[in-house]
Amino acid sequence: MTLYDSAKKTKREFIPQVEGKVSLYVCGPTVYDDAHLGHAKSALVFDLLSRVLSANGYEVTYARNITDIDDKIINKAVEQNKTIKEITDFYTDAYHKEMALLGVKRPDIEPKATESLDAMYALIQKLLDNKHAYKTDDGDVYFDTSSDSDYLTLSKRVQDESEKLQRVESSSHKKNPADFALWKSVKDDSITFDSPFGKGRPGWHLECSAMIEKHLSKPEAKFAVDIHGGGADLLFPHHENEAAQTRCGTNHALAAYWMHNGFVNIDGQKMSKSLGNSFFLKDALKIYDGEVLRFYLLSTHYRSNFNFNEEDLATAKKRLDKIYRLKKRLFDMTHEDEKTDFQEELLAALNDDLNISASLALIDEMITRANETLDTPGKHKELKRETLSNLAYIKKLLGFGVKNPYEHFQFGVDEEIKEEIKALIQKRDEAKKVKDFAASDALRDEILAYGVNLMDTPHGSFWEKI
RNA sequence: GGUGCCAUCGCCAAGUGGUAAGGCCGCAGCCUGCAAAGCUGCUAUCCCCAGUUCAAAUCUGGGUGGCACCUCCA
Repeated sequence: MTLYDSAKKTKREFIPQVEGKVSLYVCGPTVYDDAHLGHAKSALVFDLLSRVLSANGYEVTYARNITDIDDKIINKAVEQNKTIKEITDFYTDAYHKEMALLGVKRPDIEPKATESLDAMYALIQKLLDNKHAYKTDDGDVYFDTSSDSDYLTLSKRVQDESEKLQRVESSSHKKNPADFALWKSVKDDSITFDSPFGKGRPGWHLECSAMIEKHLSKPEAKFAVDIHGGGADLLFPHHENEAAQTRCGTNHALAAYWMHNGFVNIDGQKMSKSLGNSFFLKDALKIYDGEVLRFYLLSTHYRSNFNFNEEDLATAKKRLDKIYRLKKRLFDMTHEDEKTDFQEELLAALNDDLNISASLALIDEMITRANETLDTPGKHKELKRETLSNLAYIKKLLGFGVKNPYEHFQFGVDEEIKEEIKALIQKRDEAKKVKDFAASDALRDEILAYGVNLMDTPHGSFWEKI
């Protein structure tokens, strides 16, 4: 397969360090608030990547961290008079529940910063020993960017002189304005951690490097992980700094391939905390089925910026509906998984840097071909078998079509309403039996008023939520 | 200001040298008591200009217009 490597800014053949095995590390959430659509996008993109890697026969070790040490967490804990664990457990739990609704599989490893402090201390010490880090008078430990000749090679940034000057004034303890904190000393009574460097908190960038060393890397490997992923905004400074720490504090570079997913905008506007237009996942999930959101957020290439709006979401649902309608036509049939050309083509499309558009086009064409044949008289045993295999493959590889089709089409409808619709359909069936079409059509209008579609089939009348 | 990305049908969106995938919407038809669903058919020469080439949406140069990062952020 080929992947776009954002460090080399080109698409290239993916070759893991150890044949048949892939290590994947993705920057996960800082659990101080509810997850928004951007978190969902990132989790979905790398969920898809891990599925595609597995489908190619790789044994994947997927790690996504939980950042549970952070100033924002600490501030919130102080504000609400809670422990940081109370705060982080709450949002971690919410994150897991919401991701599950999106069909995002749990990574193999989910390291937490609080459980990786030893690895962080070890890395800081190594960097101090190597003279890649230094202590300041007030007890902070900084990474010395001037000691790393490869610094900024990942993000391809050029240090700006005027920028340098501005920042020198604001942080006089640093040798170089680009230097970043590995350990921040804290003198007051707020929440701190005891380290060999005194009381304080680890720097933001440190945990990823430390966790990767602890959980994924082999000392003799050239790269700590095969693939490192995260949101596009993390390229600088977060990933640049991570890469520097690992390069200077260990015997290897951080990642062989870097992957960054594009941003989610809302109605053309950047979504951000400061603009106050964050679309929280929990709110979206109240209105939309998690699988519809999954389909929608994955329907555009992972590197593009994504413009979230309800109109496109509705279009995405219609496209997902097509999978479910075909599923419905084959409902209750069993099958043995078998390989088909379609499956091969689908995987080939995804192997091209996760070309989701080509994949969805293949799926739509497969659906149309199947419907076309099913519309003609005959039993079509072979086609049905193949189609069921194809649908199962789509479910496994992309996570689309995971539910019972009747559930899918009745998302968000109360049991009470369902009963009312059922009663109206029964009345209408009776009217139809005696060919009282005026009454039948009037009843249909009543049913449609519930915001559903009604469809008459040889097996009875069915409804779908629009 | 620095760095980088993008510009394809009404909308969403693939395609990186050989003559424009797919979805939504729309129109016509088949099917249907009528619908819905499904199926069939129809709908773009790729922001502008110049260049390279037998051949360019796809390469080069110049415009124009969007956007992102450079500060915590997926």
